[in-house]
Amino acid sequence: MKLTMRGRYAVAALAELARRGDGACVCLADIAEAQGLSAAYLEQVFQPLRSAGFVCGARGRGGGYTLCRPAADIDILSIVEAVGETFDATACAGRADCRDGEQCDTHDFWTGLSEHVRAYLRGQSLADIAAMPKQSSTQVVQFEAA
Amino acid sequence: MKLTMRGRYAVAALAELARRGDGACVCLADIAEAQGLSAAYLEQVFQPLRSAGFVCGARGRGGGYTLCRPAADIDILSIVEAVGETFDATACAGRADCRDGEQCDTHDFWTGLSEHVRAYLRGQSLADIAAMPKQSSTQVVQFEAA
DNA sequence: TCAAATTCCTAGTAACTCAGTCGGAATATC
DNA sequence: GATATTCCGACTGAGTTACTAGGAATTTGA
Repeated sequence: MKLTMRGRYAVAALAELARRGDGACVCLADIAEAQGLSAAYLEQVFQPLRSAGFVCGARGRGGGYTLCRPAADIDILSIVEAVGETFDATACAGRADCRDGEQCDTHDFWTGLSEHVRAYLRGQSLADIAAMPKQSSTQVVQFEAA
Repeated sequence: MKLTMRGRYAVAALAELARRGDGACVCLADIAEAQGLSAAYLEQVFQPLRSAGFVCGARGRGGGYTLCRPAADIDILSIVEAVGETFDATACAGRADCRDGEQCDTHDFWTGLSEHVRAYLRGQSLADIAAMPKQSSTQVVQFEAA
């Protein structure tokens, strides 16, 4: 049970890609700038996303990354799991051997929490995230300046 | 969003205490042995639990820890939060300033996840956990030996 | 043909966190 | 007074995180 910047980077970047429309090819630098992320780190995060078949990369000038599947068919759980986040609350990675090879007394409880979280993330699609009202920085700046 | 051994120790130990009945005074060594935990580490975990008023400690021979409130009135969220676990999925600790002092595009999504998790943990009481079927190690051993 | 832009790949690293251990003081009981 | 316990603080080795750096491969455009 752990969510780090890797998972947040992955979701933010793929949502940005989804927002650009189907088949849009966007280079890492643009995605990173649009979302305020480190491009070099984002690059690392994209490798497993490519291996898992979420995006395909095009090298060379004019290259970039494209979503390989419709955003509505991609759930958030599979994204964050693809980059290594687990959302398993047990101490034994679900193997039920945390207590001298046996199951500890709280195992079932933590398993329940894990499933609760995973079900929530499984129920949210990338299209849902992309459709969320985008924070407009200019509006906020004007508001604060007024 | 992070669950570590601290939180698991706290829940396991308080559940053990609850299982011993109202007003039971149990020393750390016994709790640790019953749950298969490190007594020295458990001691550290009990300090914030005492400060937060979940347990009171009695020093000296025959001393130990007692639940200060009925197990049914203690929810799991408050336990794990008392020992420092956060269950906040945002990168900005909920301050909505992760993006140059402003809110990032995925902030609302991660806030939603946080609330989902917290609501789940808030809905489970220590009495619920204590009432869960306890793993009987002898039974399992017999089963595996058969 | 060549320079520029991009992905792809590997290695390194400073800072931090975790899961404890250790030693000792204070306090209560037998 | 010996023993058992909580209370308190310091320390530590191992691992993780969030990057950065550098360069090879590849594609495009002038």
